[in-house]
Amino acid sequence: MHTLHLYNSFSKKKETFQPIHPPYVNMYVCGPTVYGPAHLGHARSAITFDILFRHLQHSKYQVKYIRNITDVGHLENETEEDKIAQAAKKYSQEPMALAQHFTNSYRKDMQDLNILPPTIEPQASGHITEQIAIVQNIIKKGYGYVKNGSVYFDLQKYHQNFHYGTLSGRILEDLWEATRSLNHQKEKKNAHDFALWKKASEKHIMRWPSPWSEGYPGWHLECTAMSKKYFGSHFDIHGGGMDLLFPHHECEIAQAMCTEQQNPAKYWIHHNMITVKKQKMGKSLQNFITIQDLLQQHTLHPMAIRMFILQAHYRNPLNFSLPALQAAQKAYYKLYNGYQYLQANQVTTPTYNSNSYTQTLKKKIKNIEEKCTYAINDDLNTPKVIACLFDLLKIIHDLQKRMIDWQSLDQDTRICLYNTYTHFFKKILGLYEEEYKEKNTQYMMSILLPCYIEAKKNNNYDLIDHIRKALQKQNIRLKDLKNTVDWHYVMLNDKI
RNA sequence: GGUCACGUGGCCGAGUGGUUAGGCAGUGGUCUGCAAAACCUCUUACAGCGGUUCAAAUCCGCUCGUGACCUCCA
Repeated sequence: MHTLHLYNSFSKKKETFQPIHPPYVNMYVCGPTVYGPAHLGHARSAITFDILFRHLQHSKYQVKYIRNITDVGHLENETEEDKIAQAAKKYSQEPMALAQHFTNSYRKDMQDLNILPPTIEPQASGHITEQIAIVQNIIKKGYGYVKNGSVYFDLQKYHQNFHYGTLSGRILEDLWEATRSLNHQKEKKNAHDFALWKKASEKHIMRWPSPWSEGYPGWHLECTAMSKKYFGSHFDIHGGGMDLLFPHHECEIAQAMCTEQQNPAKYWIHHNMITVKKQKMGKSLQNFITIQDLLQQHTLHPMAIRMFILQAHYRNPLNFSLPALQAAQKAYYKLYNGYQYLQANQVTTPTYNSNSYTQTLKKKIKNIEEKCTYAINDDLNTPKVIACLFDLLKIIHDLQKRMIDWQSLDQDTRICLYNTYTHFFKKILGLYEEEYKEKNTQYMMSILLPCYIEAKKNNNYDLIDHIRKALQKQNIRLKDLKNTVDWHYVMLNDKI
């Protein structure tokens, strides 16, 4: 697979990725509803599409990536109350202040996880006009009806002319049969009709004027409005969690089909859920763990979270446990130390040594590089990429131990090793620490290491132990090798 | 109840007709002032029962088990 293949939830097949208008790629991903702190599930979504974003960019595509912020219109089903408004009451804050607060914290969390910011991050509340225009269009086409100032989507009528349920594999007739008789919803013609516009009750704060009432837009509308505004009626990728597949994305398709006569996205990409004790992590079960909890209470390195998520394929469920995250953290430090070693040992002078051993090694490295490319192109198989990185790490360890002489390698081999490792570890998987920390540490070590080596020469064990202990406090451990001394990072809570 | 997934070694998790996934943990060794790291070594699994095949963990069927969606969730 030298080109990207992605599993398309719409066709339920792995497909060759071909942009509509190469080299441009437009990708729209459903972002969070900002009424609480981001948890591990949000991290999975953001990381999954971050990998896709990075890989597309490195595949020479010009990518526009939109990830929206839902700050209005997402209703609690039972109470029919806006999620933001309800949370605002709980925290005694104004809804928009609350939305802003959690938008900020979401961005900070994503930054901690080294997730690239999307090209555009639009907010639903900033696109009310566009949403109203779409409702008008849907009514004009005959698929929306007004009832007491609210507007609903007429699914039955839609289903007669288009087919509803292709994405989710639902059969509308079955849905009707399965529908419960509870009906606090007396305005709808059919239980599965969904709201396009809701009239605000007297006490409802979040409200905008519209041709039908003072009110607020339905949840499914924002993505349709914002994707159309920035991408037009047909774009390359639409992503989100599997839990959004139905009804959210199904409804988006319905809205687009009846107004634009086409499926909005060419590729529908859905990632699976994080589970806790095999059950979905989510707000309703109250079994979620926030990103800040993991970083602060459990003193995890942010990259441990990234590693944990990337060690599983995005379309499979991933079970959360602290030991699993800690294992991922150890694995991350190992890979990071390999990266750090390559950074410190970049070769600037060309050498032309070439023997049969180097040739074999070069072949081996090239082979791993190909495997990495194949894996990432094969529907973003990040676990396999990580496995390959560990294969490269083995080679790096050999170099480090001078079992393979670094100088005996020709430049091409070294560059290949460096480039492959750096490309996948840092650029594609996005696993790395902040540059400034890296540089500071390297500077400090360049001063300290000679002192340490000198002390070793003189068998000055007191000084040796002193340096070791001092560095341990900075999470750095020294490695005495046969002919030299090296250093590496250790876990924050590791014992000496 | 309907629709759809999935069941891999102590744990986490790839793979998918014949060839070592990988990580964590553990075993024994090499190295070492002591360590650590690294290296080598060992523990070699695919829910159960049938079937197809020269060959199945991988395809098909059944059984059991788990989960997701069907209502808000990334």
